[in-house]
Amino acid sequence: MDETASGDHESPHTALPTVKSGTIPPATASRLGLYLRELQHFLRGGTETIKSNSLGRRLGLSDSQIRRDLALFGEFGKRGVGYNVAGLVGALRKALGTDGQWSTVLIGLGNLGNALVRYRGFGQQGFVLRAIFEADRSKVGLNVDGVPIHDISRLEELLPSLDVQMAILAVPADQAPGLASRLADLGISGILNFAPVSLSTTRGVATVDVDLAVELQRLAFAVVNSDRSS
Amino acid sequence: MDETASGDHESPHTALPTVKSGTIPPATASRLGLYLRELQHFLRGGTETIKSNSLGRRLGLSDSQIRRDLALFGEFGKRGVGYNVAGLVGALRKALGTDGQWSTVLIGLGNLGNALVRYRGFGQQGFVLRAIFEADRSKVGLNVDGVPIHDISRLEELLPSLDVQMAILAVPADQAPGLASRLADLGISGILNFAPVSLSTTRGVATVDVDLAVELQRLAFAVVNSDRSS
DNA sequence: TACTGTGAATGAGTTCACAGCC
DNA sequence: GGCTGTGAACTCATTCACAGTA
Repeated sequence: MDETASGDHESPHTALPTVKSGTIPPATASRLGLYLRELQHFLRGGTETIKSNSLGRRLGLSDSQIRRDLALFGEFGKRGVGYNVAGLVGALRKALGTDGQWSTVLIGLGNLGNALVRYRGFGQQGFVLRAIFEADRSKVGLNVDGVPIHDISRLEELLPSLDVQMAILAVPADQAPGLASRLADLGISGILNFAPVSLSTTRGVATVDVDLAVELQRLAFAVVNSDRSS
Repeated sequence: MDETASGDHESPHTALPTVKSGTIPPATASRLGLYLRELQHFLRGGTETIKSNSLGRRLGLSDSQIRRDLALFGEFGKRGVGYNVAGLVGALRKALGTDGQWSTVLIGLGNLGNALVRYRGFGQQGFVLRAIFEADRSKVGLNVDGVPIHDISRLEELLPSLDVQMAILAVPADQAPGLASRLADLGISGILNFAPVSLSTTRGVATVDVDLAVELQRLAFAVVNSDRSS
């Protein structure tokens, strides 16, 4: 897996007990977003209940695994019937911390940064882009879809007043660790990193690394090691 | 984790035994790309050997885990010294199937597709983009960095002669499953999917799903659950 | 009847701790 | 001396199988 997390900043969200008891195991946590995505799909379609079996089939997971995971929120499943879709969507958003909104900045408006600004999926889950920081002076002062582009050198000057919790880093690998550390010093809570370098060692901030080349290598491995008996 | 794999097509690569004995466990396999990335970094810098400890620190992993993983290739580590960087790079590329080249097509030239075409990381790891397929007629006939853009309706007509093994899918969620199934029928071996839907259930092809919104939700979860004692 | 919830069993992955070798 | 390689212990995750309940 291509991600790690650590950090110590408080969020604007009140983390009331969404879970039956104790904490959510990491393996389950990494699947919550997938469950939420599928359940929102059913919610839009007007489906009121969903069975562990059909959810599992859509995601390529076993029904018992789905039940084990969802039982942590235990109150949305009815024996003989299935799970209440709307209730689970609410519980998952709360557990993930994506009830409410997160203010976000994008650092780096290259190819990938440009695509990310326009990506609709982020806004839909409550992530609001407040500003873009970029080194290329010819872009500074412009805006993308109404989001202003600032000079990266003004990060320390401007970030505090923007009141953001998350940063999306889409800069070259050699600049990523330095920027991550500046963002951590500014009190950012989380960084979604697309640079091909691990930021998990940055202190005081939660990080998730997404390396597109690594994902493609995983695919190559899966192809080379694919089992001829499927 | 946001990916799955399955499939049954042969690749152009000869999978000679790169590993000491048996197969590579999935958990280790998912880290090989990260190891390769870091080792290539040291190789470019002229470092000849690397210790499990320093590699671990760069990736946020324990030294014993690194040793366990790399011992599978057992012949590159020397006690008291460390691992031979160049040798390991070769072994990892072979194990991942990224020695040699993979011919690739991109399906969908929207925001994300555009960024992916220009992304340098793919070419560097031996993935060569042969063609782009897109539904928007105003783009068909043009090219991006010399790569031709074809009408998606001509997929069945044109793909066989392109001799590609991999497809990168960057289309809306509702179109992804249908396209995945067409690609599988055409004999594609692997699909890297960016649509927010699981393609792991597509038969006869290895798939890796990357859902950017899910990654951002993982980050939100990590922030909300970050331990105040770090 | 048809599903969920969950103890118990199994399996996978990680860490410990130290022997083995350079 | 300082590292790797690895048996053994441990922890975490998944699956099995069935009791419990709408």
